[in-house]
Amino acid sequence: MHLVAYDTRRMSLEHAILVSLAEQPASGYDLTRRFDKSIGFFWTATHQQIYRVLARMDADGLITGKRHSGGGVRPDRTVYRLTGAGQIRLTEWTREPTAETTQRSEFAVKVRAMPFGDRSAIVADIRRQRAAHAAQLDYYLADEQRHFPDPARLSGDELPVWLVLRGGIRQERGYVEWCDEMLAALDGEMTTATSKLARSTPTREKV
Amino acid sequence: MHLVAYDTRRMSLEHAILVSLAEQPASGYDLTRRFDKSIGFFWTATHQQIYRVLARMDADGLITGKRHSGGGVRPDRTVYRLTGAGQIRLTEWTREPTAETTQRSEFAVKVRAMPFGDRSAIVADIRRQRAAHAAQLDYYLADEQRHFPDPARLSGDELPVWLVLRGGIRQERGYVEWCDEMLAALDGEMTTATSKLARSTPTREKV
DNA sequence: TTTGTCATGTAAGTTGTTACATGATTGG
DNA sequence: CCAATCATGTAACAACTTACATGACAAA
Repeated sequence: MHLVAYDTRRMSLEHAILVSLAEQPASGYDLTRRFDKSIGFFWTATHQQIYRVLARMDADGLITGKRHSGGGVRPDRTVYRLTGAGQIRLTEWTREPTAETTQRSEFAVKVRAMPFGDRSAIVADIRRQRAAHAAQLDYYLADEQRHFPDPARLSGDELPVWLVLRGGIRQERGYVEWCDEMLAALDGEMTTATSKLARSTPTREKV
Repeated sequence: MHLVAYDTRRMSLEHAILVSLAEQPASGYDLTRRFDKSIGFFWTATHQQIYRVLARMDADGLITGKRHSGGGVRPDRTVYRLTGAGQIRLTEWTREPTAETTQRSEFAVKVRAMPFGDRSAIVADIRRQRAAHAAQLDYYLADEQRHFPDPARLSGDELPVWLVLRGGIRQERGYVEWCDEMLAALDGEMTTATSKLARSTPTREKV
């Protein structure tokens, strides 16, 4: 137990794990998969990081692990759940105002590098970014269709999940539109002619 | 000189510094102030980080520093500029496709924590976030008015700066709208009665 | 007199990434 | 047989943050 005064400004992965375990107890492996989707769209983590933080949270008494035998068939797994202290910690955290953090964007820095680098390569990169974010937007929209067909009637537990998804949808849509704006401006600048406007319909569907 | 094969997947601060020094030579202190605004809206760094990376880049031959005496009045300062190798490195980097990175959002995680924490505190936090992002949006819009009154006639050097600013404007506007959507949904859920709709017009905003 | 700006740094810690490792089982 | 999945870990490093330090000068 190393209970120096709890610093709320860090340990965001710990908070994400607290939320995820509050939703449903899980093993490190389970959490790793959750961080590949769902909550992972807003906070990523590798399994190495997750196991390290789980060990610390266990030592701090925020969670408890229970070993489940794999029955000889599968490897043993340790399923963690929140302790009372963990629930308190989670509630306390929700009472803290969230710090403003700059959204770092290497891509934005690269766009600014245009006068000093390879212009056409950067334009190609913008198209690549657009495609990737359009795909992610499609994914989110399909997810919304499947899980939240009637947003007006969501329960208190479901509503926040939907709202976060809405944020993802807005973000991806904004990103795609930004790319289109850049391509239009750069196209217009290069050709001076009719701008072949990038199609604004997302390309990929499904899942 | 530690010239192991250059790993393009990291060292984003190095790239941001390359861009900033390409725009204009600067001391560590100058860069620190630039990272408080302008390029700093898309990549932040503290002075400790900057001095450390400057030292490494100098050792790697990407930049050279020239000591300027403060004339007894001010402290000496070391002004850095790109070397030929630095310019090449910068150009090479612009040829790399930018990796997709998840935009981490502690705030989104906190919204999802609503069923397990202090609901009204989180609603207050949403309002706080909205205010902060509305203020940032105002700042960007004012910046656009001042520096880019006629976007149609931008030079090749100015255009990318404006495009990045456009991205910032879109992002902040999207964030504000998302907060409004959440507040409307949560308001409606709590009162069941006439929803006192959160004003969907940004408060201090022109345009 | 105290605060703020200029200008640069050291030290120590936390967080995040990458590479590597183990060992069993299931599906093609 | 080979690849993928399940499940957990160690080691090393890179990136980022926070605290602390120095010393001059200018303005309140």
